[in-house]
Amino acid sequence: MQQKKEASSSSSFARDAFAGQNTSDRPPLVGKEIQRLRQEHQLTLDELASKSGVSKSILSQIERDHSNPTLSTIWRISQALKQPLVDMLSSGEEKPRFEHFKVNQTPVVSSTDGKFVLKILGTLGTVSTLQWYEFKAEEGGILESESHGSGSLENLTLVSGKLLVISGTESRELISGETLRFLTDSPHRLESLGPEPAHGFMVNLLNSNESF
Amino acid sequence: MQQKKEASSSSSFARDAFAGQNTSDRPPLVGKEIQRLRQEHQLTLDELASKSGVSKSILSQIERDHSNPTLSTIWRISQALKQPLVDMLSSGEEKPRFEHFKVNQTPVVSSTDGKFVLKILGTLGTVSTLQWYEFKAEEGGILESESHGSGSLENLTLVSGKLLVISGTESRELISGETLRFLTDSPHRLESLGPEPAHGFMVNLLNSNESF
DNA sequence: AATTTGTGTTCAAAATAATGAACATAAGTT
DNA sequence: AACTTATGTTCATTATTTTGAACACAAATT
Repeated sequence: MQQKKEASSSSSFARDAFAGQNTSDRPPLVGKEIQRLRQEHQLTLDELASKSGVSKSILSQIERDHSNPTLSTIWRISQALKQPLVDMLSSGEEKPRFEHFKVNQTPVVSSTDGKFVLKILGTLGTVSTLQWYEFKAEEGGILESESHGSGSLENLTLVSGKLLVISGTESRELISGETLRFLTDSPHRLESLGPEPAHGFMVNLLNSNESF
Repeated sequence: MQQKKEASSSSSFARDAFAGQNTSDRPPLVGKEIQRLRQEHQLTLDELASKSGVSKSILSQIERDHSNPTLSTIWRISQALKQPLVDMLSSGEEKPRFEHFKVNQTPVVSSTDGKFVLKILGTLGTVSTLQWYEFKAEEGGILESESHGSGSLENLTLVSGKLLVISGTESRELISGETLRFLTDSPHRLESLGPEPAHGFMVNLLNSNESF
């Protein structure tokens, strides 16, 4: 009788209220992403239901954003799909785009004592979700940075010299030819240990999820 | 009467079942993190309740992990605390802080004649939308590449040497210290002009549009 | 064409998350 | 000490998610 009158009995969630796109004033709509992942894994609702322990009926509703899932429900689904929970939630967000083709004239930043020099080679996106640099630091040169926001990653490759990296409470020593990738969601610090100047390359991935 | 018998009437969530730490077989426990953030913002439960629109009673239970919050509830809390939703969820999870690639662990690709050597320093994402390299090429070394797909960009920075870049019908000559950004939606070619070896970095942004 | 099988949707009932008011406790005032 | 504030917890009720079974629909099989 009521084939088209979806969600007739229960939940009035999302139906009209959440009709629009998820900009940043509504909870993320995970439905489409979950459906995409399920289909990618070649699973039917029944199969995902038994894998995840979540009933197929609620799966159906969640995929169509007719339900407001519980944390544990989302988590069980993410486990079954072998997808980090966090990724499913941020999937609907705007990804970095390729818009700016301008060549910028390599601005240079250096520490107050001039011992640590950063050449900004490139940035991507209006919010600068990606930046890369070349750096040169003579012995004792130090670069101190605040947190770049949670989820941010710094990737260092040392071409020559020796570099001490401290992030949070941990630290590592990098030698020529090595690459280090670390989280920069807390203040961190680079120090050239010398004796020869440290020279390398740095790629920073900033967290692009602003609204979540 | 029942001061100590918490959650007497409702929810039997988490109490015994979820007693342990969140390793990776349980949904993330967001309670402590939410509490930490609330206190960091100097807010009382009442204040956070009115800011977020979530009742203070459920806030109290969530902070103690006595409730299994709804996606929209977590989201409203995250908004009020100006904290990306994803961060609140991943806070309890142990993330590897450092990834340290030793010299011999860095993958290397070289041209058939061995004159052009590419060290793959990093990639981002399962689809590899971003890759960066260090390259060294002695005089005459050539790197030929097919199109990386429309919208893809290559960013070259030359540390030393001289490099000829040909993309489509155009070409440029790069000298030490210069940076070049160009489209790689057609076959392209790098050639070290010598006499000293070309040394530099390359950042590739691949277009992730899957629509074909 | 009728049957079976596979897949997703909807229904009524059960489970539980969310709410607002009442309560407990501690700290500060008079 | 008694009174007031401030803060967090618990209670009873309401609202909503979740479940399992029944249902609709389409595709494949007999």
